[in-house]
This record gives sequence, structure tokens and C-alpha cells, in this order.
Amino acid sequence: MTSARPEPRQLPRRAAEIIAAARVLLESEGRDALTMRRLGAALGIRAPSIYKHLPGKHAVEVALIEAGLAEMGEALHRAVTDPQAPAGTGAVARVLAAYRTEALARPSLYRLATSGQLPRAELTPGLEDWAGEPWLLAAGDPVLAQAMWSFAHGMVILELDQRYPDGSDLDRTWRAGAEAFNLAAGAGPARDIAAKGPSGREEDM
Amino acid sequence: MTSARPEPRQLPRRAAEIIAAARVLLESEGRDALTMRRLGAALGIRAPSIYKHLPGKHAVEVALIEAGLAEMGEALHRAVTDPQAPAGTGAVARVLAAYRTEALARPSLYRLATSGQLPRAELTPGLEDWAGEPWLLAAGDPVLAQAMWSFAHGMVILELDQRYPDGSDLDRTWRAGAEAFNLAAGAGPARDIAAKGPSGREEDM
DNA sequence: CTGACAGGCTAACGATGTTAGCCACTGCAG
DNA sequence: CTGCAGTGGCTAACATCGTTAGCCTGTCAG
Repeated sequence: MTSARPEPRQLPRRAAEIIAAARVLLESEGRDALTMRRLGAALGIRAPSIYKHLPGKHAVEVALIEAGLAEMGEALHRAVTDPQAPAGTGAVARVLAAYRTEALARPSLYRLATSGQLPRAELTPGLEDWAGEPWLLAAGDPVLAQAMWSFAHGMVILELDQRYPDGSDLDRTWRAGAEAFNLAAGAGPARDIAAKGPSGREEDM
Repeated sequence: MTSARPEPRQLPRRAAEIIAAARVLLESEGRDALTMRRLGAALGIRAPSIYKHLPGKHAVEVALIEAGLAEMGEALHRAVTDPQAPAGTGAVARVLAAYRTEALARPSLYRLATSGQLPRAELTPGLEDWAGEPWLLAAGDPVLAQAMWSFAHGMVILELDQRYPDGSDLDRTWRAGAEAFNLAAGAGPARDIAAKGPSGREEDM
């Protein structure tokens, strides 16, 4: 049913340490703070030394995007297959809720992983599809899955960027979206929880 | 019914020329090309001379965001109040379609205007609300309006960033979203076309 | 012992936004 | 007509960015 997470190729020890430091720096100080010199400082070395372990800043970002994608995938898979789901909550609502929770817990990482083009060529093959799979499982239909994912991303990114008016009750908005997609899933070709086998390729996160 | 567009404070002649050049540069060469030196070059002057007319790059961006917001607002207002709307297309579908069309026509401007935090303090007062008004008019309900807008933004930004799988039929996905929200609008407290008066404050674009 | 290599370092380059200070031209007051 | 202030250019320079080149030191295999 739900496929296995593709194994990410693991980095040499020191490179992994650099990525870990980069992640701390990113999440604690924000995107602009993710600088080769500051990253070096966090590690007690100078910026050029980082190049002994990684080919450049882009590689650091790719590694972080991979991590973000993988963790989001984990969270979403957990949500769809939850064995003791609170009775009454459909898979749609659970995936949406998990998406929001995960994104808000790592705002900078989420932004990094989801804005701009994905460096697909440098990513672990299959990871993107695997991370998007839960949407298909929850929606039962590829098109609806895509629509739901788009809604979720829009909600999250606009919330992170503080684009909503101050008094907004975002919980209600999420619920309204979930309801709309649940209705559509009912009216559409497939029903709530996944049918059986996926047919088409799926999108990421 | 639909309120008037707030008058943007207009810039001195030369400053307006700079903004115009910035816009051409942004849309033709992409966000990274929007550089003070390149902007100067496009105008036949040096970068520091720009500071005689505008306080800095941030001001250039703010002016561009204003323009993006205003034009999107125009397009959406046109869509909701369309007197000769193709019979059968609801306001919801028309606003969604207009949003997508407008965004895809000015991808870099859209991205600039919608990613990151809005510099609300520097914007023409009321512009943001005015630009978001059509969503409320189409959805008939503030919460649903917010959800629709989030869906639309998610769809557009993911399309611009080429995050969807290659073969995706995005027209279908938009239709699926429109359908879902139409169903919800029917089931919800208000019906398709706007009731009468707006009640709460609205979000942007 | 020697030599390769791993992993640090400094110096430097070409970008970026921005500031300081200089200079030419215009137009108005006296 | 003269003088002078404002307008709008300019160059030089600074700090910061990613990145490269080249050096040096320690470790460990042959």
C-alpha cells in the first residue's frame, strides 16, 4: 500500500556535521543568516574550509531541502496510516493538519524546501514522489490530491509570511478547506480513504 | 457595492521612470537581474544616482509590489462584476481564472508581490483590502474567501516554480478546486454571487 | 623516512547594496 | 549680469556575499 521511503545517500561525517549546523543556523536565525562565513563560524572554521567537504552553498541547501522533504513525507505518511485515528476524522483532514503542523514547526526549512524550483536532479530519486504520496492516498484521486496540496501550501506559506489579516481564525479556514475537499471527494470518482493502488505519478511534499 | 480603488500617491517623474525601468528589467530578466547597477545601466546612469530619486532598492520593490497588487485587484474586480459573463460560469470560477491569468502574465512581478512579508506600512492604505475584496464578493463568506485565495495562490506559485509533475493537467486541477469551493459555498451560509455588504476585513490580492 | 592526503588557513576576486563627497548645470534673487 | 542654491549626475569606497587559489600542518601508509 504505502511505499517505503527511498534511502537517502548519506554524507561523510564532517559534511553531515556541516549540514546539521546549517540547519540549526537556518532555523534559529533565519534564511538570511545562512551564510558560508556564519556557517563556518558556527563550526569554528573559516568559510573556505567548508569547500573541502561540500561543493558550495547550493549543496548545503539541497541537503536541507532533502531533509525537509523527507521529514514532511514521514509526517504525512504517519497521518494517513494512523492506526488509532480519532474516530470521525477523515484522512483528508488528518493529512492537512499534519502538513500544517510540520510546516509551522520548521518555518525556515519549509520555506527553503518549497519556494523556488526544486533541484530535482540532485535529489534522491523517488523522494519527491514518496513525500507526495499521502495526498493521493487521502484524496483518492490524483487531481483532487494536487488541488488539496496546493491549498495546503498556499495556506501555510501565506501564514508564514503573515499575509492574513490580523484577526483571522485560520483554524476555521483550514476546516473550511478540508470540508470543501471532503465534499468534492464524496461527489467525485473516489471516496475518502484511499481505494487501492495509485495510478499516476504524484507531486511532492 | 464594489468599492473604489484607493488612489496611489504618485511619484516624481524621474522616480516613476526608474520604477518603470525596474519593472521591465524584472519581468524580462528575472528577479536576480533586478540590481541597482543593472537598473542604472538600463537608464543610462550609475547605481548611486538612483539614490537621488529613491531611498534604496527596497523602495523600488515596494513600488513594484504596489503596481502588482493594484493590477491584480483591477483584474479580479473586473472578473466579479463582469456584466456579460459567459452564462453558467459562476463568480467563483471567474475570479479563480482571472487570478491565474493575471499571475502567469507577470510571473516575476507576482512572485515579488506575494512572497515574503508585505511591507504594509509603506503601502497605499486600503489597497491591500481593495485587492482582496473580489474574493469575498465571489465566495460570499470571509472564511471561504480566504480558503479560495489560499488555494489560488498555492496553485499559481507552485505552477510558476514548476513544482507539479510534468504531465499535470493543471486546468483540471483548477476546475476541481473551483468545484470543491462551489460545493462548499452552496452548503455553507452564503450562496455563489455576493449577498450584499461585506462584514469583516479582507485579505490581499 | 617519505610522501600523499585530509583539512585547516589567508588573500583575493567579482558581485551586491549603500554612503560620502565632488562637480556641472539650471534658474532665480538681487 | 552676478551669485548662489538646488538638481542630478559622477567616482571612490565600504562591508558583505559566494567562491577560488595557494599554502601549510598533521596523520598515516609504504
